[in-house]
Amino acid sequence: MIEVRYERGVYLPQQNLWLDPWDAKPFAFISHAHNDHVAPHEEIIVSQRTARLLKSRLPGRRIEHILPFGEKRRVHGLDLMLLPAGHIFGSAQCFLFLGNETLLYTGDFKLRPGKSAEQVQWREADTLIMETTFGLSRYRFPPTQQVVDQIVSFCRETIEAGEVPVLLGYSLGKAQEILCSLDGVGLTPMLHGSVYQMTRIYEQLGQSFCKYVRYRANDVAGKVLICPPSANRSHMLERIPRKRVAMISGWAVDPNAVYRYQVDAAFPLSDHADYDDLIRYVDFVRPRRVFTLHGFAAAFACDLRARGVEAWALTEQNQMELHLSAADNALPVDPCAEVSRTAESTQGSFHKQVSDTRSEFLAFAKVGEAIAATPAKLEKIRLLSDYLRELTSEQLPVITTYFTGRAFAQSDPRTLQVGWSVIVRTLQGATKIDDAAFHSIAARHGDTGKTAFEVLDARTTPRPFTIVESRELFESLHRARGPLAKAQLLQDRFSISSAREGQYIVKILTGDLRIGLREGLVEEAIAKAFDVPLDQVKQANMLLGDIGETAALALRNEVHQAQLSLFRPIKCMLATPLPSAESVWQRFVDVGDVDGGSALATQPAIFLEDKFDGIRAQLHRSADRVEIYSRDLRRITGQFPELVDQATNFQEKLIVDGEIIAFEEGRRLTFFDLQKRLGRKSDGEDLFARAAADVPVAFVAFDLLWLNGESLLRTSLRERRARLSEVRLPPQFQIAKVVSARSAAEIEQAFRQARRHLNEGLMIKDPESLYLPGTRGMFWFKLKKELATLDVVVVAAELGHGKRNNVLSDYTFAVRDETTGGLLRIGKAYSGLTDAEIAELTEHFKQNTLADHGRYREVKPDIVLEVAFNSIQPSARHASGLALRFPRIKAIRRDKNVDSIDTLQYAHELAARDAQIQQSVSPEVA
DNA sequence: AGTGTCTGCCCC
DNA sequence: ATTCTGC
DNA sequence: GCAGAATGGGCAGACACT
Repeated sequence: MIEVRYERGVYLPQQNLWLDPWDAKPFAFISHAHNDHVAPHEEIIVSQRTARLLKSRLPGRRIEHILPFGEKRRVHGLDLMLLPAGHIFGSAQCFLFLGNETLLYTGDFKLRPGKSAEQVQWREADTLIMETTFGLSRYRFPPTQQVVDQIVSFCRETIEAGEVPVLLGYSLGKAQEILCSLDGVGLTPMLHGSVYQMTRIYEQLGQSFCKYVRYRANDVAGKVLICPPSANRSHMLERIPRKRVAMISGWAVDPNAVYRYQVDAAFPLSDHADYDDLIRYVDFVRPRRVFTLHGFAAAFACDLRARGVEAWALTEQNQMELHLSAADNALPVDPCAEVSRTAESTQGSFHKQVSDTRSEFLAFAKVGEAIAATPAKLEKIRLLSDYLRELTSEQLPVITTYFTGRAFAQSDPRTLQVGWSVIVRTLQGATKIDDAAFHSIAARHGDTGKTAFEVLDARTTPRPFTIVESRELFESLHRARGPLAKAQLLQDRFSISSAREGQYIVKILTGDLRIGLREGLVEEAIAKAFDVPLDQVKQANMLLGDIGETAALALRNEVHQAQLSLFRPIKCMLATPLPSAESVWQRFVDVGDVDGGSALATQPAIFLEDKFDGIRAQLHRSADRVEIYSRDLRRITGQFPELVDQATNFQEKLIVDGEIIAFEEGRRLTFFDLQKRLGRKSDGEDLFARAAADVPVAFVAFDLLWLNGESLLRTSLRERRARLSEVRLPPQFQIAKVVSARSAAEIEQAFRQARRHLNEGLMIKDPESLYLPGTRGMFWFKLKKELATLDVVVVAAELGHGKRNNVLSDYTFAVRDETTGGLLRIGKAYSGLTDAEIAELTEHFKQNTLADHGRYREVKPDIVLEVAFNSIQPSARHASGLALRFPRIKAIRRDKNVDSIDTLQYAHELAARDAQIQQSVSPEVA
């Protein structure tokens, strides 16, 4: 077989031929004239048009073997033929005849016909070396004409609105393709200097275009400006006040492209093959083996292997690195640009892979990266299940737990006590990075994991790290007492971790993997990996609260053995929030319910209960033991000793689901009173007395899950309720009253009643529904009270995190103090706005910044928001002395300005009213 | 001893 | 907790 | 419809600092 290597370019050692090398070489094939392919080689093979374009880009002297397309020639004893690649004008593939073997190197290529490039041609070959920039299944481009139509509409609408459309595309290739697309639609393109220059060369070589003009600053009105991406935010464009900028790039199919490129629109017109075309091309060429190059080379090779084609990645790159290197405003504006970064970071990928596998933890991190790189859930599951299958029985539970973003199992009460502060100090300590450099990196990301990656990169000397060692690290972090001791342990590890490993340690520490995969998908991956039924895996995980243990059972094919039993808490059934009684009723009326187990058609009554504002709790009782678990399956028995004490008086062994509320006959108690008890440590008798005396509680039961050895999960709510009503209750235990309703009006009435009783709202349940742990299904609904809203003005804005890293998504807002006329902060909110609105506000706040503190900026108070909330109460958190519970943005009030916002006095009135409502009525339970 | 900062599968 | 988004 | 991500306030505890 022909030997193929990669070292900043493809190299065929037996032929001593380089294919698109980055550095100057004695003898090379140059596929096309993009800048990253231009180096002062001594002797090159090129197509005629590429040779002409090269002349203008790199004038010097060299020996050129200019070959026409489709003719077999001999150069230095090598038989070869160039074929059009369809990528840009003059782009070529290189086909080699090597004894009885053939090899096809595509260079950059495209299958779809372009208007400014030769149509691609191919031949069958034994070895195919292909470019795979878009080698991920999410990169499927819409029909070209459709995209062109969108671009034309964008331009027309922009001009009609009196603004200037600006299209960004690489000056060689993309710009000319855009130009051709605008032919005959009645628009006048205006070309940026570099685009103009390239276009003139095209014309000299025989290509013709529609009428266009060269850029003139005072003549842009009514024209369509075509610029290279680097012109975005340049001086030239900033001089055009009213414009709309669109990026023209295959990357536009990424949903966040608009934010990444900081443009108004993005259209997926590409000069590369999309995923489907890459696959088709392999089918056409029928190779015995494939080498992939650039972009998602590894993922694509993997897909090909799944299709039975022998395939290997020559370069390895993933989306995360792309975003990282791109963060410093040098976004991957063009595939070519990003390819150069790839090559720099890759040196002999085969050797790299070998060294990777020596560090088990790095292998884990890489799987995480691969999962992050694809948005397709099935693909994520596939990647993870393939990996899980390779693990030993010792590694498996650890890794599956990591993939749920935890160091320890859910049911494991151990905590790490390591947060953002410790992580930051540790990263600095391990790398000796100076403050300024660190903060500039951190400010850029707003994501601790990514920050860790960049801070550690090239500042550590990595040593292999096994999975078992990683487990030991987390265990010792838990054992260490105090932030200093923890920081020391962590710092020692960071200093011998690769950047990628450090990033994943941080992700686990912060409990947030951010790879688009959570517990649900991990369960699916386990089911797939070990070929066991998904519902059994879910069931086992629900019962065990331990995904690692679940995976271990799956490996041994024993998942079915897990079952509901005392002192094994299960996740609780959740309710879907709905805005009105009418919408709730519609849900029940609309159900055409065949498989849901509902008999509403014959029994059109639904169950209503008050919704209590307390802590969801599951109580397990046997003859000699009582435990209480929180919604997160945490054991909270110690917090409520008096309930435990009373629960021994039950006659039955049982598991009940309910809510613990602060409650005393004739006293007004709220969730805040209850919360005072929550964090308290439970050691010693005096706590018992004090806690109980401070804030008395009651357990309001509303469901029965298990009774005297029998699981009731698969029986109807009606039946469970009937059984619950027969249970004799000890003091401090109550049963939530349930009533039937047959209309929206009855629901509305019950809701008002619940509010009068100081309760949070109303629960609406399907009486025939089964108990579905951990799911927010269509069987339970909740209706919560709507308080008055406040009109507030935004006074500060902050960059968000993760995918909101580049937008100002976090708003601090204020009310007016009438007595002083000043603005006083009252809260923060993000939720309620769409991405588009956030993008718009981001732009506005950037232009109206009063003081820029990096990620945080004070802004001119001119955006008025209507905010909703569940309650308002005194607090020291904000200057106003008030705080909102569950604040969310209802609307941007464009009709209002800072003079018409609500006052502090009004907010105080609302708070007083809130408190008064609660004072006037005592809560009702049964 | 008093105060401030950080943390929490915190609770909602 | 709430809300939006992509699958 | 679901799962995921990115966000809110308040509280007690633990430790570090003064």
